[in-house]
Amino acid sequence: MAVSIKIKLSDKLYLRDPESSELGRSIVSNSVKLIDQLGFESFTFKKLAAVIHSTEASVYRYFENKHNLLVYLISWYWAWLEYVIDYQTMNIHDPEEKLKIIIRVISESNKQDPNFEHINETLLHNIVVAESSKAYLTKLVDEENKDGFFANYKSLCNKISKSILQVNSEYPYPNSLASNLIETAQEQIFFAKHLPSLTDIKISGEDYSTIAQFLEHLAFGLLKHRTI
Amino acid sequence: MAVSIKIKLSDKLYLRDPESSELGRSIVSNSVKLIDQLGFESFTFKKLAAVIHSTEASVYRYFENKHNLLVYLISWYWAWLEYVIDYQTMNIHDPEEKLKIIIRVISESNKQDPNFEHINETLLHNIVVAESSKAYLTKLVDEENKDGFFANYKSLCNKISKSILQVNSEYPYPNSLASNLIETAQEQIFFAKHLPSLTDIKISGEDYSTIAQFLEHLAFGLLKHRTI
DNA sequence: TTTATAATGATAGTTTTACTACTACTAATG
DNA sequence: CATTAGTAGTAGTAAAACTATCATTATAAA
Repeated sequence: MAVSIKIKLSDKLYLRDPESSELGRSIVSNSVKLIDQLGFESFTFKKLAAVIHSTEASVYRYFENKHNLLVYLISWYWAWLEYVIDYQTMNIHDPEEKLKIIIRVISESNKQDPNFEHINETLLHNIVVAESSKAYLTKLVDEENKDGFFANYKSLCNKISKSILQVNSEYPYPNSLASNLIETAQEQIFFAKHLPSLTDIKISGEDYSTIAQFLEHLAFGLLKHRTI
Repeated sequence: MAVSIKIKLSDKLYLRDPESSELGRSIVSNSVKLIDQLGFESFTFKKLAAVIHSTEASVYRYFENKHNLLVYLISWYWAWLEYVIDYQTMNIHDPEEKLKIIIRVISESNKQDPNFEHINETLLHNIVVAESSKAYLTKLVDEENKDGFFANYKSLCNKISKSILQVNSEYPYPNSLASNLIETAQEQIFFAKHLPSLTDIKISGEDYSTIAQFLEHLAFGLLKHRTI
């Protein structure tokens, strides 16, 4: 492998950098699998330790608690999305086309990326759909926010917001629309899978293009609309 | 009090109907206060029992676990919202005006309702903002859905969806837009309060009219738009 | 190569959470 | 007056969420 790409996250998210050792990478890699399998509530460090043939205490040396591990994983996903967006929109100068690519990336990024061997992006995407809002829906949001826990999410949102303004510089809600696009993607996927009467979108298999269609309709409907 | 209005929820949500006794109402009433104070994760039946001067075992006679209690409270809120919508849109025949009223209700329903003395709607609204998605973001969604845990949410969504179609019968995403309006209301309130860089909306005090404005922009922008 | 140091493993312990079981009392109903 | 539904009280368990200690092993610096 000629080039190695690493996603570096704020050191507030962990006690010891999990990218710095074999055990650390194993923790990250296997927690993705286990949280996807069990759901975040039933996931414990003890169960994780059993899977990686290590001990609870060792896991605690990397992450203060399972909540912080979740924030780490979700942050990794947002950082990765931003990297994919940068890569895919390189040399794209048409603002509308760029926003369409962004929408496709945030809707359909559930494909394995060979640049990151130890993380299964498909499973991580499932986790993002089902658990990502739990990262910030906590009584400690404000403190965690000060510690930079949500920096990657905010950075991604900011990037989308800028792209929105490139399509329509007069648009009054660029940040709200950006965060709404990200959140709506996860919600509508979840509804389509589990509470289908709450959505009109149908998902077949791993193909999320119908989500991208809806988000396009949402974004461009608002950005280009003329009131009747 | 001449007329007593009661919100009746599916009996799958509880073991014993909390509306049927003083202790039951005390459980509901005080759990609203305590979850608002502590956040759902730190809330326990033991702490609740201490507040209501009862025992853990007694609380467990009403609700199987704290998750089911949360689902009960959130369902109560959605049922109440539907009741408020019906009340406020009675005799309103203009579809657009009706949808505007609905949007106002889902954005700004954080005012105490004298019809329900034992529930503090302001605090319950805070809980809806911070915890409502945890009601369905669980590994057991599908089973709980079969048991009717989300019936009130779906019913509310369906009502909004119908109202959307009355404004524009050709609109292709009435259900997705309906669920999106509800979810977006909570998200944008939370972001405005805790992660302001993710939104353009400012909230001052208990006045959520700026949220209603954004949702109106969203709904009518999509329902009445003409592509340039 | 030795030596210091950092990382991990193994073991054990604490407190809290999330329950369950059992007994007994009390208030309403028939 | 007897029955029983509802509630309180007590006690207990299993698991979760940590923390502490010490021995061992890998690594890197002297």
